[in-house]
Amino acid sequence: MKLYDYKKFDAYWQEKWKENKIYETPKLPHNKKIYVLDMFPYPSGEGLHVGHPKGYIATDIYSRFKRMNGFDVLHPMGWDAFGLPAEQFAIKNKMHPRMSVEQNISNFKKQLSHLGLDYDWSREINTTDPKFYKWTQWIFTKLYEKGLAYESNAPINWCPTCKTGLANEDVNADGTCERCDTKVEKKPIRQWVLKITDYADRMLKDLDLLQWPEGVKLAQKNWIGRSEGAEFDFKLTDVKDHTDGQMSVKIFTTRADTLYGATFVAISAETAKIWFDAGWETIDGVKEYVLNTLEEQKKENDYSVVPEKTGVYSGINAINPATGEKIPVWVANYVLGGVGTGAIMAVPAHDERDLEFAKKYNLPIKEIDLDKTIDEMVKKFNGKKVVRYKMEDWVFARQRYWGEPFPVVRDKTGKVYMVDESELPVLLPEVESYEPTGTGESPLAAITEWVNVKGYITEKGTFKQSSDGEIFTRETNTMPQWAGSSWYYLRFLDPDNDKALVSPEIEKVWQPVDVYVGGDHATRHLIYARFWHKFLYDIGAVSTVEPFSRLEFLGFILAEDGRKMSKRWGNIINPDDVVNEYGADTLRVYEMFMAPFDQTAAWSTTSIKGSDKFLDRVYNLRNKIGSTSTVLNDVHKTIKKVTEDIEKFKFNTAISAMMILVNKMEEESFTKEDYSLLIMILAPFAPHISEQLWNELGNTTSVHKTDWPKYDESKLVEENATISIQINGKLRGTFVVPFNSEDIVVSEEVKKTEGYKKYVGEQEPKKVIIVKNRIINIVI
RNA sequence: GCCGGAGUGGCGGAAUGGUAGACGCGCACGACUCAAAAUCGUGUAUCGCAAGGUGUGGAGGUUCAAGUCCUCUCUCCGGCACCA
Repeated sequence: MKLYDYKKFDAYWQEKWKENKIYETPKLPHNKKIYVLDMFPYPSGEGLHVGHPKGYIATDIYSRFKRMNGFDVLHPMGWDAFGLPAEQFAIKNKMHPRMSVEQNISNFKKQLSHLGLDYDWSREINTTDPKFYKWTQWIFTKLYEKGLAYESNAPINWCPTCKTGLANEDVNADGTCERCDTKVEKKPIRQWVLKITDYADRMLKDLDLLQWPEGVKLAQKNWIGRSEGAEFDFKLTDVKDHTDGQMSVKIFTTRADTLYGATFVAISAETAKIWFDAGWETIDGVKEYVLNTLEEQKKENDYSVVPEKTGVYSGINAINPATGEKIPVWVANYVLGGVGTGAIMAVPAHDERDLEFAKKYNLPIKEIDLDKTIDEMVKKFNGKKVVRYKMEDWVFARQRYWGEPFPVVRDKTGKVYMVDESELPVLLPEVESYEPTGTGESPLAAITEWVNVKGYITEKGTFKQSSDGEIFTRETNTMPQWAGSSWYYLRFLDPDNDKALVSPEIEKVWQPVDVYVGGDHATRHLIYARFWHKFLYDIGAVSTVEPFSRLEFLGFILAEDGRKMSKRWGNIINPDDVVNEYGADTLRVYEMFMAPFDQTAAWSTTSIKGSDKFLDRVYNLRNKIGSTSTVLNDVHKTIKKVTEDIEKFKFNTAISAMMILVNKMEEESFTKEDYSLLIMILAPFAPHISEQLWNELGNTTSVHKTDWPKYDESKLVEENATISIQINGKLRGTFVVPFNSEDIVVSEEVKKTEGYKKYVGEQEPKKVIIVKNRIINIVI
């Protein structure tokens, strides 16, 4: 039986808090500010499972804690609602994605509302709201103005199932689509691409400024993949082509010091293809090999399997600039078109891959002394030092309906213009069918009355509509889902502003996000958002160089069977059911107690009973309030522990500390003062039961509006200390001395103990080590 | 292959170099009950009757003292991957 009537009081207090608007944040803070943010969710049709709110509970606890510590806390929530799933749902159910998104959001909100979360809903945002995506489009126009958005026809990742292009970040390591696991192909399509590589260096450097988990920083570092190296020109000879045979090939290497050992040059099939297109004629078999390899590479996009190395001699030779030797040029499948210059100098003696290839095709292997520096070699042989990044530019277009339209039109000649700022947003039009065409064109292309638009070009070079203007055509691709989430955190600061994405006065005081909490987005969202933020900084729209100061990762909650919760396995636990059975506070406490916050853990329908019991025992203690206290030390110790643990997101040990205190209070005696302190530190974790108890104690204001209790150092001093006796490092008993006893007292007292008499006796110890209040180690 | 993270009771896990297993679950026994649930109490790493010994994936090392630091090694998880 539950002592605390959660069915009655949870809802009652939630209503009260709402009425009193205790969580609304002023536009400009009056006190010290803190911005606590969750990675906003995609409102899927499946609704919440118990794993979803874990992060929200943590930020709720943290922001309640900070509020009690006198901060003005900004803790908002919104929806990342563009994207494929909503569109796929719409196709299947013949329903406008906007409708399903609306439904899903209201369902999510209802589920969240039962948990007593302290979101300031007056700031709710939604990426699919034209008032929001107006500014997503605006940012794009600015990127274009600064030369950071360009069009490309280069082959990109294409998912045949989703029928859209994908960014590299959307492709799994095994070459499958992140969404649907279909093999991704390479397909040349006209695409908008953002020049994220321009920011690679700054994104790398500024990682040092961030209080993020080291693992995430490293993942970003690897993703950016900076490598310093050098380029050299190798003169080509024996070239049969339309030129005069004076061609050269540019190679990239990080090991310029091994130049003397280069025994052949290997070029990628893509490079060879470019040479063919330029009129290169070659010996038999090469062209076939190149075309086959290109075909292979298009199909075999599985990066986890290293294909067997193959190659063919091109008929061309090159001159090693260091040795002057004539060395053969091979076309090889292990040299990749998109990497470096698409051509390498092969040094079999110092590179495993080159060695493997050299052995297979009987190419010379030349051992050399490595006594030259890279700088020397570059200087001596006319090389050029270059910095390369593994990260590629961001393919920023999707051939789908449910996304932000580009604010872009073209004139008859195909010249591109941005839609004038005054005419943003470019609204997403209604269509009859959301089905992707699969041709590389978006479904928007079919709506001619939208695509064709009359207007003129302003003096600024932007496009404005006018019924008597010329005909322009709109861009029909849409932006990827990552667009809105790359800047949404700024919009919470000033959600209704229609003059700017955020007003500078407001931005200046609230930015950056102080604590950002969410799941694993090490190389996607967190890369894109940092890129856009730095760009916004450069154009003066924001005042900080980084968006998120501190990042806390959350570990996922697995189903009881250890698998991911999913409809497919039928193992989903719905928070509504848990709230129904135990109340919101039990769910909250259990999710925080079950494991360290950043660790993945499986749900347990039996373990949750422990958290439930704990809250009941807290509630029951109200009948045991007395007039004397034997737990004062413990109360202060607990305040200290809980205070420090919340700050560090160590919620599991904070709860455990409160459990220890409750155990003690049950056994000993305590006052109303002690009990009040317990309720105050429990309040962020279990806001409903705490509020109810606070009320029952005769308080008329909310416990969530009280000041966080300060612990008193002087009260942490214990009366006695239990010292363990170690003889040669082995535990041989314990004894009690007054707290903070001098070493001399401890070393005298120890002689009276049984352990000492038995193991040391009359011997003179060789050495005695005393750790105050803890241990005495006697070496004999 | 490279880079991270982690290996502690039946389970989730706790431990500023200082009594390993806190706290919780589970389990066992007991109380209450006609009975069950709930609740409360006691116990619960392991070997041993005991004294005592052994124990934090494994092997070494540093130290008065190691789950914690160092070296090597095994296993699992995550990220990246023919990146020149």
